[in-house]
Amino acid sequence: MEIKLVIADDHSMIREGLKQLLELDENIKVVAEAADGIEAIEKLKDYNVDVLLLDINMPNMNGLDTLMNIKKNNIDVKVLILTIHNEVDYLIKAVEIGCDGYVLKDSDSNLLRKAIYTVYEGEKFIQPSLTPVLNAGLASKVEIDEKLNELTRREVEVLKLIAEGLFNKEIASKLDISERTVKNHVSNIFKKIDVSDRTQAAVFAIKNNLVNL
Amino acid sequence: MEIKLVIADDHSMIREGLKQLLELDENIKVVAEAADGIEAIEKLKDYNVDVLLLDINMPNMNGLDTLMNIKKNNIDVKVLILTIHNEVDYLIKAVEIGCDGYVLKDSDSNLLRKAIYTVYEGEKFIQPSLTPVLNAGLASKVEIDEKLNELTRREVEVLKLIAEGLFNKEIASKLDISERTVKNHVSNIFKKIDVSDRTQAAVFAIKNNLVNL
DNA sequence: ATAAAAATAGGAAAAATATACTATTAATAT
DNA sequence: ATATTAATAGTATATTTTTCCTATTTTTAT
Repeated sequence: MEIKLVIADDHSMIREGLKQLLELDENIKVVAEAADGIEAIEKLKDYNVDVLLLDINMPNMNGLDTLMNIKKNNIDVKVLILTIHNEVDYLIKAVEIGCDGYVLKDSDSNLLRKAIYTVYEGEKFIQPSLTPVLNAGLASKVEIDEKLNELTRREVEVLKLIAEGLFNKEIASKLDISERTVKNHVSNIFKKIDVSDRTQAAVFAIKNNLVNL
Repeated sequence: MEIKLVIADDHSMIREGLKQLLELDENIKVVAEAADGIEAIEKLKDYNVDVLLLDINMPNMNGLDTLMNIKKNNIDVKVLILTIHNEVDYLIKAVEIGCDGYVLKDSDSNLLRKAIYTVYEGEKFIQPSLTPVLNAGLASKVEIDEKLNELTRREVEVLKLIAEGLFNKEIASKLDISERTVKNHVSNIFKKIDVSDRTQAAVFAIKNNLVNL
């Protein structure tokens, strides 16, 4: 048995380290490396790859977009997400898109090897410590998503400007609409995301990455 | 020549990978590993260590606190920070405390080896791509620090509550003081941190980690 | 083409915020 | 001890925000 692996991670040091580490296992062969998602997909075309070890944070094309691309184009490869992010959001997204495995860099190399073997054999492997998080997280995640989805495009626009600390008057002039309209939007936003003033709204916006600090 | 190294990083996979990678160089010997700062300091006592490869994000005792501890106790070891954080804040703090080197995990293994050799020989090594950032960052950093230092203890308390979305009335009752007093604090805060309303103040507080989201 | 949703705008009133002062009492520092 | 800073509380006023309405026009979807 030889498992052909591609490692996609923008940190070359981590790529090299992982390669050294994994090739201690004689069944695993790292056939290529990639520093971003675009490179990763190229490598998948060039080689007959069994498992793609995919980091999430990468330039040009991140891991989740890469995964989506792979699924969309029906590329035949098992995708094992390997990331530092223990935030639920990423895990949920990755599972929704259809990754075969999800392992934290945090865990030891035995777990990683086990994950590689498991997905190679066609089964799913989610980091055991994360499965409860996955379930628990889904609830609140869905709740927030529902709130965000209720917001119209314009309302999101206004919310972002609130989070930048603009007055209603300033928002009005920026969007070239009446202050009355802004006030309406603001009130509607508050109701939809269930807050009682603009400061809480700003915090909500920041928390949910509507604005980059 | 043999450089005795300790690797401190909470991700065992990264520790193992780095060890495999660095020991390809016959001059480098990894004598111990540590999963947090406390372990790292123990290892420094147990072995005669030349260079400590120190990650920043670790449980129990993080890298910067560890570095501070090492300096305070005059432990004779070169400290090379190896982290993913390319945020200026960490770099500045690490340099201020007195690290010998600062390298991103992002960079390739040759740079890391060069850094290890350099600090081993008693010179400083800052990731070249970061030196302009270090200089540029210092200015705005100092500015923000000055603002934060102007704030009194009570004002910081009030600012945090603002960032949690509380009304003045709520802050007053929470701190058991008059609403008038809160208003005074609020106005003074605005002047000191140079914002014109509470939403901007909340954003400032979040940006500077006064509150955890 | 037509119904539904989104964006626009306004009236009116209550609530909260923000600014500019003065002033007294604690706490801290030299 | 004593000067300074921090924390407290107040008066007064202007501004902004927030809520509860109605209503028209524009977009979007079926």
